[in-house]
Amino acid sequence: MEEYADIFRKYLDKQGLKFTQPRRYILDEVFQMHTHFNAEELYDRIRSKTNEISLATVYRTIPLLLEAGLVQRADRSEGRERYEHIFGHPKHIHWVCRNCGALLETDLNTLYPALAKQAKDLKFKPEDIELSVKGLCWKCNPNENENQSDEK
Amino acid sequence: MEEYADIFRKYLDKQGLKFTQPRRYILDEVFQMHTHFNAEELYDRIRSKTNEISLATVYRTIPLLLEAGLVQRADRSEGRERYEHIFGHPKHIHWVCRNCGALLETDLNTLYPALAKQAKDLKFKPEDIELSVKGLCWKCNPNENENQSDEK
DNA sequence: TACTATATTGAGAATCATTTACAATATGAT
DNA sequence: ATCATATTGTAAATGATTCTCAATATAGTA
Repeated sequence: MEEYADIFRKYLDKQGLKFTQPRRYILDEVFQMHTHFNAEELYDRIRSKTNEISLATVYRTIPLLLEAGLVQRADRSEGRERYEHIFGHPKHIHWVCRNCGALLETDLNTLYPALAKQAKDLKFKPEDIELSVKGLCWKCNPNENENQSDEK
Repeated sequence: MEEYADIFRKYLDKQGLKFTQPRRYILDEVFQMHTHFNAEELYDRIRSKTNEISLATVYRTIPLLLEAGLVQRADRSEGRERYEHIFGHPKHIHWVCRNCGALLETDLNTLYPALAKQAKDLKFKPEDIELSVKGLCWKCNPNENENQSDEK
């Protein structure tokens, strides 16, 4: 069985909640997608496979997946919150180009040591890290030309 | 004159926009606040000083301040977007306790080297960094007791 | 397996932050 | 001072997200 289902089931149990059919559909779809998604996209994709789902339930389930640590908020796009699954998908840094919208992802690991030290100093127990860098990707960056027409 | 006003004015000029009275009020208030704020809080604070402002204008001006690099999105709280001014306020890491809501801030500097290296590899020109860590602060962390009643 | 207490669901209505339309006004350049 | 254009306030519109409620599904227990 999928490990993520196991995690979700355990989370639900602990909260006295039930692992229902709609929640299964949502969970599976979330882990079949490897892109960012918003509530309605998720709903549409499930809807194309079955009728046993409603948008309200999708909205109700997302917070559970967040709490269970299976999904994280990715960003906000066109007025909608977007998410991505986490499990089996190590934390990464988002690099977003403000010009062409390109989205790159890199590993967060090299930053852990420095972060861990700060966490220790603060006596803070980290559970979730969100790091995004906005700027210009190599295509949109007037390369090496530091001092002119750097128009917005 | 305040440097931030200068920056805003230049930004507006470049875009063919005007530095109006309401925009001045908004700009000044943003830099008088040293906490996170949402659109309505900002509006209320300005409103307590003058009537020459409307909520719509606040909403219309925030994107300009973001574009001008004077303000950055901080987080989303109670269904509202929250922002903070940037200028003269070095980038920092947000540590948010998921239990009591405490918000700590630390310096981002120690992470720069690792980030800069990745940026170089990607040929990405960073302009804006947003790093937030969610977890438990020392008050809410059942210290050193890893395996019991870790109730939500 | 049937029963039961309780959590969950779908549908649609309700919320409420954010945007927008539009007529009146302010701004900056000439 | 004049002008072309950007901006504003007001009120209405939009649209994502949440909530209400009656009907249903779930998991534990007998």
